[in-house]
Amino acid sequence: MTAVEMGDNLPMSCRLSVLVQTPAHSGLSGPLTYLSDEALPPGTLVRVPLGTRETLGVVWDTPPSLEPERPSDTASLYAARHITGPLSEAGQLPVLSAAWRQLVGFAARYYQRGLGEVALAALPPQLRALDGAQMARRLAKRSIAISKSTETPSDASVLESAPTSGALLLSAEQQQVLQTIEESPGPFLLFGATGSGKTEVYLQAVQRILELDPLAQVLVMVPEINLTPQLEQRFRQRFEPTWGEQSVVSLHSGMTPAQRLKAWLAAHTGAARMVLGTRMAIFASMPHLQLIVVDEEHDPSYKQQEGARYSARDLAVYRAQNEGIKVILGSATPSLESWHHSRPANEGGRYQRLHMPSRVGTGAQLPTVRRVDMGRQPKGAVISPPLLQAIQERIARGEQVMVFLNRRGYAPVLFCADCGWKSECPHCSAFRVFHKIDRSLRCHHCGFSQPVPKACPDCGNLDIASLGRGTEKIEEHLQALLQTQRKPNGQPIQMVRIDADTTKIKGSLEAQLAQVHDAEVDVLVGTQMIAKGHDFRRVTLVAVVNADSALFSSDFRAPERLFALLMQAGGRAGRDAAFLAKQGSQAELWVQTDHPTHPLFEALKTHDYPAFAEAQLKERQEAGMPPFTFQALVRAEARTQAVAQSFLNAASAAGAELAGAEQVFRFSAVPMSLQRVANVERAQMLLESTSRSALQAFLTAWQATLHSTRALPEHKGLIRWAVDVDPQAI
DNA sequence: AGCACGCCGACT
DNA sequence: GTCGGCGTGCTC
Repeated sequence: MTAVEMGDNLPMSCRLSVLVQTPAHSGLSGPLTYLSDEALPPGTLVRVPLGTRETLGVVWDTPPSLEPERPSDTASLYAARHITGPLSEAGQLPVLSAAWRQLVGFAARYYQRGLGEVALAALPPQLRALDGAQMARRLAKRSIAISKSTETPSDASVLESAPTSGALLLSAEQQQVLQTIEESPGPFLLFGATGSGKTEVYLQAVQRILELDPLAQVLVMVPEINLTPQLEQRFRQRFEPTWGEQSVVSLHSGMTPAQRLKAWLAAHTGAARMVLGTRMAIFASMPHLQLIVVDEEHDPSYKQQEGARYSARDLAVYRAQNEGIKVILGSATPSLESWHHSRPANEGGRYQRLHMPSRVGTGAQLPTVRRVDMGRQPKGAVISPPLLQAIQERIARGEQVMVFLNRRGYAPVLFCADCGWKSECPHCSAFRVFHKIDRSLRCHHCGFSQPVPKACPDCGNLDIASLGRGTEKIEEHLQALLQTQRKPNGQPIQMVRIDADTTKIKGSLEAQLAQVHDAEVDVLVGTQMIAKGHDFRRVTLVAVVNADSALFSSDFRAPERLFALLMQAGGRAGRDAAFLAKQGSQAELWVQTDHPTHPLFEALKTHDYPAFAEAQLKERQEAGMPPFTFQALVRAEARTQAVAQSFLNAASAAGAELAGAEQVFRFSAVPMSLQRVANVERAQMLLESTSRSALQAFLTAWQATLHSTRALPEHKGLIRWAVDVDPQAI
């Protein structure tokens, strides 16, 4: 069907549905209607006028009507404007595929955000800044580069050179797992102990896909930017000799806009065979995607914490299913959701669980877990005597020690013993943390920072004390305790602290860790930042100074996270079996706790994730919590707590008759655990249902109610609200 | 979200 | 007299 010829002399034009960046709060959440001389196919990138500015848009689905625009048409309140034009000439830039558009559509629907918001956020920001001419220049430059690079390995040579160099010999377990991945449809949950060789399984699974199909693309996701350089290195070493230098690209928020655009274009045009990235990479346009790998699938950073709060891991499963491809979720401590989904199929499981219990490499073993009962240690001890002794012994033998504490700064709060003054932040309902290094009181929530007062601001008492401890204090404390300690070569020991404060000052985490490698560091003190990824060959002892805060947290996911963190931290010890053997040493994970008999530590002692998961799932089922129920959270921000809460409660009451409402339990609004941040009051309301679809239906219908409730005069002071589907922390 | 328009304080 | 503060309101 072609555009209909008009009887009058208007230029021939048709209507296009176009997504633009429009916020969720405005009424404009759907596609806008524009006019165009040519009928551009869905997925075309276009430049469109919007208000006074020109912006990037994506042609979406079927135009609202193929009828040409009539000046008398009153169907729309607005007169449709004419698009500026496509971002690139036809054929120069492929359109965004139907599968990509379905992914965006699903994410917008499921996470209750505007289509335009999700679609435009899924594209590299730099794309918005390019006009047609700039785009043309860029594409021309690219096509030259590509034609050059693809000359080197012809398709024939690719097939002949397989198997690719560098592939490691697989254990029987790894071979079995790879074979299952090849033969079954998935999705797969690869449950593999730390050091069981999951990465090699990913590499070879990827390799098989790429060898099978000369166009095939693969997406590999990692939780944090910190982990990409290492993994990127490994993928490049393995694959670039065969598939060329363009074959592996990264995609994460640490890249410059120009780098991101380049990588995105490589993926979008099919030039990149592998995309390696953080959660944002789930939206990468990959026309020939054949496999998705989600490494450390349990990691909380897969959940976006602002804007559209999507779970990249869950979207990976959707995307794979929607595109008929395989997805591998890998972890040594899977999320309870994924673990539950991978129960036997006859019990309702939807994922296939693949188990790799053994560490690869001769003699490699999981660390011995030692619990220190802090109740039986000298009162107020920070590093207990037995732990200190163990640390000293390790250093004396030339081994390395890692000490974890999940709190940066020196002390979490200062207080005055005379009048009870505490270092509260004037803008937030939180204490400001004492940072001894620059003698500042810093709010970790709004950033407000002041010099430490010389005397109590309330009563003038000169004796202000610090309460609790952070990484700075532990570092100082350990320095003092180990002052006379010598390494085997007689030198004094070297200690390094790594946390958000030090990485901010001294550059990237990667650079600091490299320094640790070079500097013969003996003791590394840090937050969980150092628990992930990096291998220090000589680390044989890992200590967690205070593990208890998570045990009795109001957040029901705290134990799950603690267990994962402890397993991960423990995994840092004894990575090098040969070194352990040479030393005649044993890898150890030390945990200081007031509750040594807590079931979590019992399970940790035997590295028994399945037992821990079983117990947790039983508790969750009895308490009616995820994954047995489905949750959503509405958060509201306002000048006053009362307005934030009354808005939520009013919207809840007004939604009583909506679709799904009778199956969705709506709790009362409560202040958020951090009630005030930067002088804004925050409240939240939990919604719960045993039916995911009922919850979805309700949320979708409720959007309009939330909008109209907000418009009421009694909710004047409301700043914003947002829905968080499948919230991670409550 | 941007980016306008719109009505009140200190400066070339 | 203007430059500019950020409070409301609109964008096919």
